Amino acid sequence: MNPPLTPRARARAQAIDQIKGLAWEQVARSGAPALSLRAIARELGIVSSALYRYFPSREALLTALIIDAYADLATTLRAATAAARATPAQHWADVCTVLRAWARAEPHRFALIYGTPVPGYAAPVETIEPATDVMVELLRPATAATGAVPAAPAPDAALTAQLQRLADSLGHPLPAERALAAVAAVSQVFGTLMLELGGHLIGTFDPADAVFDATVARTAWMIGL
Amino acid sequence: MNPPLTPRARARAQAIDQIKGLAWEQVARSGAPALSLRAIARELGIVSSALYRYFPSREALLTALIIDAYADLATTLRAATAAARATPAQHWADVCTVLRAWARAEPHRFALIYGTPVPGYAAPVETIEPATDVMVELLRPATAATGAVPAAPAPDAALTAQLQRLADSLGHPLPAERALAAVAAVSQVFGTLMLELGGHLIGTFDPADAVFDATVARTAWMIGL
DNA sequence: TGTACATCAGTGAACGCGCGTTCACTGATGTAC
DNA sequence: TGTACATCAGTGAACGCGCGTTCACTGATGTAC
Repeated sequence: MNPPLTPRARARAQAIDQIKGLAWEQVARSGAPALSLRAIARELGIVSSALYRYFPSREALLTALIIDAYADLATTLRAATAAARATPAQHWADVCTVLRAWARAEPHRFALIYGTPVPGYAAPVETIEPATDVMVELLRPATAATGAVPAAPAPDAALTAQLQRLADSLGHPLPAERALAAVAAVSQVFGTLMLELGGHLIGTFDPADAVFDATVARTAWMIGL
Repeated sequence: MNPPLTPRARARAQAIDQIKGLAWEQVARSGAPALSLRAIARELGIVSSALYRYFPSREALLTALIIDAYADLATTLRAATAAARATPAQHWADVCTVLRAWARAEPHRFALIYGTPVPGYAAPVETIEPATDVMVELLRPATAATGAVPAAPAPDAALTAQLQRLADSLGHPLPAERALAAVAAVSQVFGTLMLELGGHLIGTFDPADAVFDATVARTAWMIGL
């Protein structure tokens, strides 16, 4: 991955990893708004101004964490879809299950990328690509679906155009009806997951495993898997 | 609503309203984590310790804001479903549209109740009832649905039991299939809305009106409206 | 191989802020007899 | 109706924290000739 690395460059890379690691622990423990450069420096046994050798600002560190989170999620999802000899239906179930497990394992990490934007922080352009990668992985099983899509209300012209562009960017021919079903499926999975993580299913669907499983089954049917 | 109010009690109520009003402006501007008692006192032209006459802590003020937000949303939704002579399908569309408008008008207010929990803040029991009221309003149109529910995969035994309890609490007989469809519909609407508010539809569904409308139509069909 | 210079990591002090919460207090407004 | 007392709003100072970022600096590690 990185060919000849000078000792200094290696040390630098290690330092960056250490900083990000501690930053992650903080985010996981207390959420993104509580991320503190001084606290990281303290845990690192270093003076706080030294961090500016590695990140020009707190915001830059946050951006790095966000990009890493997207990348990690995309990789995790890719591993699910790459599993050999699984049916598209199985892929969809795997993707959903993996997404939920990933989110529940580190809710603050999930919140960092899909939760409420951190006040005063505007996601920079560098985060778009990794975010898109995740969406591509989530939509991939639908592109392989071959079954019939239930006869739901059809998208109008404006939406059909948007769906067409989305299908093009996925590099798979995908009729608008199926594309819409796929988007609806992803939305529904996210919605169920976010309601669960927000505690809005407590007392009604508690534990939420059964609703989630049903959501996976229903969405698979919607997509035509 | 409040029968004979002594002048002092009236002044007190006004003060509380003023505090909550300023707190709201802050939340709307910078999000809940940035809510600051000192800033409120400053804007109110009062010393910060004086606020403790009205709220025992910052957390208590946050709780009051959350309860008000739920109550306001429930009221707004109720107004939608109460409109005379509308069909259940129209009610559903209204509820969805109103929810989205309410969320987009004040994203931070929406985030306060449905977004990432504020770090270090645990929602107290008093918030459960107003939160439930909102869910009841969202599910109400489904209880009036009479059309056929598309033949999606059926819920298993565990989920059917949970759905039965939910239907009982709604005070309407509601077969498990329709109840599940209703929950799935609400999840999907929330999912689409949260993805939109999080900026995850930018570049793909931009503006998001068309997807949202399609979501409303699809979910109406799902519920059997 | 040895020396001069440049790069870079980390220091330490400071700037200029912010915050929630407690506590003893003054002075006005209400209440009971 | 008038007086004594209790309630309550708001003050002002303090405690004990926190934070991001800048700046001139030392001293070690690398690089070029």
